[in-house]
Amino acid sequence: MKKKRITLKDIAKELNVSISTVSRALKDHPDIDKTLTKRIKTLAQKWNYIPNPLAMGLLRQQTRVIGVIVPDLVTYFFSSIISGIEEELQQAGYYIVISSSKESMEKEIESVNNLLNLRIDGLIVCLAQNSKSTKHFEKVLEHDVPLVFFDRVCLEKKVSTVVVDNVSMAEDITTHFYKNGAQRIAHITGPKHLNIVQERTEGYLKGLNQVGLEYDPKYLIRTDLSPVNATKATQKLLNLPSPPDAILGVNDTVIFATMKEIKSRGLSIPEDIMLAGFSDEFHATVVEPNLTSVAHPTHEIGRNAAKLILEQIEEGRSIQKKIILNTELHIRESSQRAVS
Amino acid sequence: MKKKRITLKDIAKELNVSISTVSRALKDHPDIDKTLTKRIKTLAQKWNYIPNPLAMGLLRQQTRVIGVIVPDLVTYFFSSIISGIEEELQQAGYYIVISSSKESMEKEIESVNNLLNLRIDGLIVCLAQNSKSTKHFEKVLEHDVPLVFFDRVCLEKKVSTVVVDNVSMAEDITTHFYKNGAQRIAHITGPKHLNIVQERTEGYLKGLNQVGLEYDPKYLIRTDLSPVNATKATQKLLNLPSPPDAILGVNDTVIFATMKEIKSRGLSIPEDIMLAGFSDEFHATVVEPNLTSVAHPTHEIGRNAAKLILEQIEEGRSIQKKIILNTELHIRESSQRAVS
DNA sequence: ATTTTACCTGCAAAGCTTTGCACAAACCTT
DNA sequence: AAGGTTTGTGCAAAGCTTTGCAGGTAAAAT
Repeated sequence: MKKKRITLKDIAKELNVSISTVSRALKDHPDIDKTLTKRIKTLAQKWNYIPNPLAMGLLRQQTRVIGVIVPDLVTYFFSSIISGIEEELQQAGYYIVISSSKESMEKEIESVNNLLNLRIDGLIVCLAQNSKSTKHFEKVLEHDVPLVFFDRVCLEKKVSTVVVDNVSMAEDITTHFYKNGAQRIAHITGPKHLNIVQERTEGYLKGLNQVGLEYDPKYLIRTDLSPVNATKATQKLLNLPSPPDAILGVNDTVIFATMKEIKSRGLSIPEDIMLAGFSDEFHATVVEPNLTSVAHPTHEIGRNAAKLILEQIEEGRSIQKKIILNTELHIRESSQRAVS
Repeated sequence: MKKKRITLKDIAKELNVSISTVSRALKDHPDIDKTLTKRIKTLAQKWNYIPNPLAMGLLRQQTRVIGVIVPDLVTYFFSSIISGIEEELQQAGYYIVISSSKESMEKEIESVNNLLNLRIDGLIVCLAQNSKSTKHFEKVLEHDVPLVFFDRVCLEKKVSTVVVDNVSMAEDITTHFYKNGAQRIAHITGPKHLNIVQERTEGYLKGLNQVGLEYDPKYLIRTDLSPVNATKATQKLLNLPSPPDAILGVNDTVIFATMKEIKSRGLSIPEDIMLAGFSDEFHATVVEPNLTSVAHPTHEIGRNAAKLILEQIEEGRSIQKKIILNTELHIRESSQRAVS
């Protein structure tokens, strides 16, 4: 009953020719008799012959599998990027194996090793929140496995990356807040070692500077990227003698927690406090008020990361490129106040 | 510079023994001299030897790769299930290759073929919305590849499935609506051939019957699962001479579209119309009012599907099991009305 | 001293494909 | 008719691992 996968050998035996002849015929090798070629091809078609990818992989030392490691699978930002990666790679005949680091460096290291052992042809990664070491990625490089980072990156000198211009976007939001009447603009930020965190903080400071507001350390709160700690950070801000009248979150997840906390205190958005976040999670347009956010071109991030990997595989050498994608500031209710 | 992956051959050459000796030593074969075994193991450790999975796969005729096909990657429901699958399979030393059917049967067929060609060891699937044919899955069965469906299923006689009790949940919601004062309960449903759609509709009818409301075909609108058509369906309902005072959506995606449409008409929820959905998307608690919804144990669905696959692989024969997981009805603002 | 046993180790095949090289037959040239 | 081409086909190795079987040596038994 079980349908055996048919091999060159099967075809060869049936037609009383050698395996090599079959192999050549199937790729239209000129040496093989045209009539024989046709017969072989017909049978191969009929029996639905597909070369065994394991054998091919062994021969060519490649698997046509690309590894993808993301901090988590369930937020829209990442799943949508994965969707973009998948689209591009599937078209090129590659498969993707996904692994979630759950924001933990340990799991990330484990995933890298697993995937390396699987002999992936390339690796696309968004760093886990607490990934401070880069050793595991240097190992990837040593093995000459093409590597691409997106969003949260490291080893920028050696590795290709796909990012967005966090600095200018954070700056834009900050000035936007000011134009809408904010005077005490706060920023809930994340772990210092992440590039996206640094850049957004830098943009925030630039923005303050541009509109002539003085930077007040009280209004810059560092936390991790979890909702729980975002809530705590918000409480700290709201408990200040003069609480902020605008808060920029390091991402939307943080801002959703902030929003809940603000609402629970009976304060109103944007009247009392304006809000804006990063990454434009799907529910930015679902919450009330709708959230102002920087929309990342998630699908494009994924596709570009995939393209970079493909390029490196084809070129055979490791090219170092940095692709900066445009984001859009989606201004919605949470940050628009009628300025008197 | 490039670090070659080291093989048994390398170790054998270095130690001047044969490949087979190395292979045996590494699995503590009693035939091999203990001292030699130790030396071999030490070197293997030092050189970080990992068996080539391609060679192993070729030998054992298995890849340790499980395919997963979902209608889309970006909704919380699916990404969260994938997360559960990943957790369980990774632990068992399997890799997952994910493919999105984008709700299209054509893409689904393509994915099945691709994965089959990759020689996956098992396949986990949630049917695409318009998957009416089951031929491609029968092909999977013919090849003796373990197969598991979750949520949207078919071929139930032959294939293991992981589902939830849609009938009773739809019934519960319907009676819940009634208890909260609803008299004209509508249901926006989906494509007829999907089991989840049939079951939820059945539950809806049962519910009506139970509370003594008569079924009115005007209040049962069939559409696909897209937000666009959900909006249209809602419009139809609201334009009725006597519009419904409660709407049960076939899932949350549909209900979000419904909610927007209702709000845009200045009607209020739950006062004018009560709402409830299925699957408890993450933003059910983010929208205002919070949405009443049937919470699927997504993570558990994923883990159970993975376990079923693992079981079939280990048993070597195809077992047919049906796992029904418990759901919880999360009653929130959108369906609670003070009954006078 | 010779046979038996025990103890190690290696050969080779299988799993599947590609490809350089050799070989054979048929054709053409002179 | 003999040597040279052309044309078509197969052998075998490589890529890496596992494992049945054979073979070798040294120690034990007779």
